[in-house]
Amino acid sequence: MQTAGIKEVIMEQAQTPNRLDPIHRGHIRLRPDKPLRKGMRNMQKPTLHSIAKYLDTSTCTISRVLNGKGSQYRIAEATQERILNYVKKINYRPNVAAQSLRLNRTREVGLILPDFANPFYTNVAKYVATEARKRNYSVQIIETEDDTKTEIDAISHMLHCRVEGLIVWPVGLESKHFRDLASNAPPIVLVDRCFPDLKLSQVTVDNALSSEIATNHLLDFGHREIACFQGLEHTATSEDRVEGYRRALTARGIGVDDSLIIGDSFTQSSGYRSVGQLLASRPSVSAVFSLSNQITLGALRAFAERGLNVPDDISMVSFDEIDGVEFFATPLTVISQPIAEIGRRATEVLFEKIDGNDSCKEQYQLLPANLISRSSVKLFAQ
Amino acid sequence: MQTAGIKEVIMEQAQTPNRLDPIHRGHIRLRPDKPLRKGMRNMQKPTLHSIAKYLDTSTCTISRVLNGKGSQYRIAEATQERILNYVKKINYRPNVAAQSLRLNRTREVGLILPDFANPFYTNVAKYVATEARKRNYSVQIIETEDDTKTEIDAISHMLHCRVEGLIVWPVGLESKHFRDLASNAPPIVLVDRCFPDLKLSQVTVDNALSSEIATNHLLDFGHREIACFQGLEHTATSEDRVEGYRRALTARGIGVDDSLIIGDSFTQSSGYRSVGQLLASRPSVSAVFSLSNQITLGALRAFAERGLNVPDDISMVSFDEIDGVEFFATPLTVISQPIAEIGRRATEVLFEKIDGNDSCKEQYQLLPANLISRSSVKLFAQ
DNA sequence: TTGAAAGCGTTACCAG
DNA sequence: CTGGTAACGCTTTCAA
Repeated sequence: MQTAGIKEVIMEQAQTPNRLDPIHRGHIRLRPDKPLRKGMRNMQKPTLHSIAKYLDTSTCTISRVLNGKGSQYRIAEATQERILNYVKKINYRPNVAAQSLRLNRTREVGLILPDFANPFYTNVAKYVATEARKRNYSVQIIETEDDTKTEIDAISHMLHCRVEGLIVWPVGLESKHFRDLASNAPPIVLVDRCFPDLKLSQVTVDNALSSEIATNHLLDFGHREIACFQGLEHTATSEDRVEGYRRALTARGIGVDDSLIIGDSFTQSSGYRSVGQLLASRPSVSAVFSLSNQITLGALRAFAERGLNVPDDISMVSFDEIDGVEFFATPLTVISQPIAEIGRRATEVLFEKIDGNDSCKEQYQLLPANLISRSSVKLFAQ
Repeated sequence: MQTAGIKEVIMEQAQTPNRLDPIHRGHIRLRPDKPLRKGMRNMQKPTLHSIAKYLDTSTCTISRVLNGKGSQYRIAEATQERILNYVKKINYRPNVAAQSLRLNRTREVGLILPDFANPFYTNVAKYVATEARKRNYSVQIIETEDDTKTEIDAISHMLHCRVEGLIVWPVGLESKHFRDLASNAPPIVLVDRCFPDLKLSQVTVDNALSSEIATNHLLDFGHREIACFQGLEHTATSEDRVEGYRRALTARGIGVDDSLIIGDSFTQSSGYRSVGQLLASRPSVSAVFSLSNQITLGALRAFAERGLNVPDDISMVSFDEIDGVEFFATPLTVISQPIAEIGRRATEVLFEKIDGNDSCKEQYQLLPANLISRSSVKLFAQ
């Protein structure tokens, strides 16, 4: 624990000045006769009502002016100016809860990700946030920690909050909760771990094709005994990648040996254990195709512990780019996903749907990934 | 652009069944006589009103039961059960906007970070999200991209949304907008890039001390000519770290040479440029202390391009842990910040303040960092 | 050109 | 034990 030795400088409670213009002080308690309702926090902010009272006009006139409908309702220039000036002066901002209630729209979108500590996932947030800011939307986030139950709760929470749109990077094991969505649910876009047979907009990389390319790369270097370190079984992501691996081998007339396909999750731990299992059963293997960056990191650790060198003792290709791989003892050859593009697409699709652009039907978008060749694959010379 | 070659599978609009129990269908349009208000989206959900009508009871009774005040108001067990069953059956969830409006509390907290793609920042989100979920709070996020103007807008947006608490990882260049906060602003906790003279709760690492330790480490290995690659100037984070570096040198009676302190931001680009500048002016330098992980990555690239080896040609200590450094050609010796602890603390403080726990005054918490010794520092033998 | 008033869905006060 | 009713702050209809 890092708890010991902490220096705490206790300070006084902030005494910053109240920003409410004194001119508006008459509004601080609009009804001083009535007692404050229980459970209400006493921070009186200006309201249309209080402003109307002060400017001797009505709430609706102010509302109109603020919503840019001044000319539409032919409100006198002078009145408009008076209102705008005053509102600016006291820094008035309408109450979003009241607006949401009245308009039945929240100006919020939701984002559900497996892990906030992994930039691979949080990258999507960049585009959602940018686009949301442009449109004056808020972004709400929830982390699932790859737990389906949490994901279901998260979606339920978002719907409960009446978000106007939702981007989900699903755990990928179950899709029932997506199928069960009510027809009046807000637009939803799935990212990466998709379900091809689901009638929802989805954006992902062409996993099978990318895997085929990676496997072919190893084959081109003469490798024939290639292990595949898979991720979470029964997810489309893992299965599609394994499928690509199989396709590549089969196409060259090499039989697929199922004992070479090992691992059970997209984690370092799985990668680490896979190495042990592999070397025990198939010490003659000459190359590994790892299905994610985390799996790779775990495998690398296991190889290092055994004094095995990449690529001298074993060649390696990994799915996903890794921050700083170019400085690794052996810079890794990887399949690099267009992560930024995935985020941008998902965001675009989401807001198109929010805007009710019906030209945009439910789509299943497959983006291409690139092989980046570095030095972790060596010619196999038996 | 990755746009080419995309396969789009156009699907039909989802036709999932409406989840509203048929028993509740009488509520779908409560007032079919009245036309729908303009601007309102037609997705009728059950309300207390509609449920009350159906169960032949009143809104307040239902409200009480749902808020666990059934026994307090001595509502008949039978009634309670009837209500709970039905509410569960139709999957009713109260309208949050109406609750917010009525209670004047939003059950939302805000999180403002410089960059969503950097796990160093997003790690805080893990704790905020976990704690928020426990308490049934929502988490809203905004990214500033290290731009003060954006930060000011972000804070303004959060206040506008009436979040009940706010965690900010500030840009760090300006603090005026924090000073100007109204006294009725929600609790705010600052993280990492702090302003020691600000009367706000702040959580950060002891930058000066950590820097001193790092510099001492280099001094212990015999280095005397040590460069310091600083970050964004005029931020407490950078200045405190430089201060620690100065202190260590001075304590050993070694004069501080300002021409050895170079760099202008916490970016790879700054680190890269610093190497060029350093080698041009002081080719005799034997060690570098880099003030952030990004700076380090940039510097490493520059060294590699010049064929300079770490640590044979130059020793290096870096602030911040880097994912996978143990696999680097030269595993780096770093100052590892207790990032998880920082996030946990900030979250704890925030929710204590939200709960109005006044035992918790404004605090400036300094957490200790650790030196993790690997192989990037070599004995200096002239 | 403006305003009064009716809700949006909830909770709390009071009255039975 | 239960329910009517008045807010909360906003937007829009309708009337002037």
